[in-house]
Amino acid sequence: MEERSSQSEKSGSSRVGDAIGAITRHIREQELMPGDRLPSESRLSKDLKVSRTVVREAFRSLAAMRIIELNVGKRATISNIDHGAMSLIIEHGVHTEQINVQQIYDVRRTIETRIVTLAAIRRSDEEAKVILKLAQAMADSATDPAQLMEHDLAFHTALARASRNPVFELIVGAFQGITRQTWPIGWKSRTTAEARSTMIETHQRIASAVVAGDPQQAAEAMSKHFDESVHALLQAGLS
Amino acid sequence: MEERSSQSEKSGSSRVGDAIGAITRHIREQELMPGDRLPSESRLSKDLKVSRTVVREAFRSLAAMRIIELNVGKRATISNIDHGAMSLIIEHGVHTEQINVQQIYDVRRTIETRIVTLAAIRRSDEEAKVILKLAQAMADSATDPAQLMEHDLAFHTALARASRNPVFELIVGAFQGITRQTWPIGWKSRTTAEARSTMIETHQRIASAVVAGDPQQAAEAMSKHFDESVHALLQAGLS
DNA sequence: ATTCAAAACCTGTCATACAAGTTTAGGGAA
DNA sequence: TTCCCTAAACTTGTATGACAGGTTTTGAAT
Repeated sequence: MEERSSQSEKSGSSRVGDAIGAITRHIREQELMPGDRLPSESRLSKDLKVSRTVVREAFRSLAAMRIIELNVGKRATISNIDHGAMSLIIEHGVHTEQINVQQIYDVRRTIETRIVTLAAIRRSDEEAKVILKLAQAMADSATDPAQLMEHDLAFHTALARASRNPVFELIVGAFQGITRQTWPIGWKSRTTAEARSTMIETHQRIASAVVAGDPQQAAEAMSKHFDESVHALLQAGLS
Repeated sequence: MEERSSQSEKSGSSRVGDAIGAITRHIREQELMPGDRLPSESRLSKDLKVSRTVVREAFRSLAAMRIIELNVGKRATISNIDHGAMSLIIEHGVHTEQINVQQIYDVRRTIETRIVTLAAIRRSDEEAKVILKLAQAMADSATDPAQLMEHDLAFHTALARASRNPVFELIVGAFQGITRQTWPIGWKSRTTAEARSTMIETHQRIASAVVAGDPQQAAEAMSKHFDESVHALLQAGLS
């Protein structure tokens, strides 16, 4: 009954690390799907021959990565994929100066250019409607930065979803946290009314192209959007 | 001395969630950098007026995301960004059938085409040497799949590093876990000697282009690499 | 078969204890 | 003084027990 594999952290043996491995293995072997319940803490504690403390810390670790979900009174359940953890990881990277905002924008441009290309091809009519509505909502809240930002984020998320690739959606979501913190800087650096309305119009051009099912034009408009954004951030002296 | 913000999980109040928030805030306010030490568990336990259990679970959560690092006897320290958590998240998505392998390859193609473009422009001579050496190592281990795979992974990682954008490196790393599980499938589906040597030659073409500083050709070769890989996986009936 | 309340179960948090690893402080040697 | 080493002080990892709320299951009465 040895527990040799560690797979998790350093190399050494750690009860919690082993527990994480065992629980992960259990999920795979039982082919648990989102919503399915895991054994209780005491059950696992007995099976793995460790204290409940260890099982709880293992659960917390998995919950932090949004692999499982914890609720009081209920057993832990398998989660749907979620960008929450990735968002925090990216934010940490930026705050510790291991990543700068320009680098994030380069990745976003790369990803999102591909996203609109796919979205233009694959979007459903329903998705098209949502995308168009969000672009309009941006135009309507031109004087309310906080609201404008939320519509902007929702717009990019809607595009990612329309790409029909959950990994793109995950990555776009991962940048939301840090974007929320830097977006106002880019907005403030657009001092003229022209620059501001150009930004909104660009979003409308993207929306139109996706709705029209024109991948080329959608990609081009998205690229232009990022040119503007990067320019605005540089203007503001960001990184 | 209220602790109102929760920022972490659901919406409700959770001692652990609040602790995660408080610790994260502490890191930002004190502008802690990788390697810097956090207060001890008992210290935080006193400051936040919660039990050590709660602090420990909060620490575990942050450690799971590789935001901090835990070591016995030592205080927790701020981590360098690391793809470990993202790797597990992606693996979870695939195992629960929320993501399929083709979708991952589409994202990888998008990302890695951009990566080689940047690498061709920015690679240092040192990085060029490593990339070339890894491509050669792949050719040399053509008969040893396990080793070939490791060289392959190292090759893509080296390219990502040469792009000089840590976010690209992070994302490429995030796919390593699941790639390690699917790579053998792609390899086995290349049944002819031709298909196998073509795969290795393509990597050498990529390396040459990056070393030569030719972004166009590098991107083209990488694109071809993914055409082949996706073809091989489809052949194997993967998703 | 249905309903409902009690019993059984489950998670969140706290307190305490102790082994084992690390850091620090202080004293002694050079 | 400076350097080195050891003992004390501190820290983390794990276990155990307790109890307040939640949630699910059971079983009896309708």
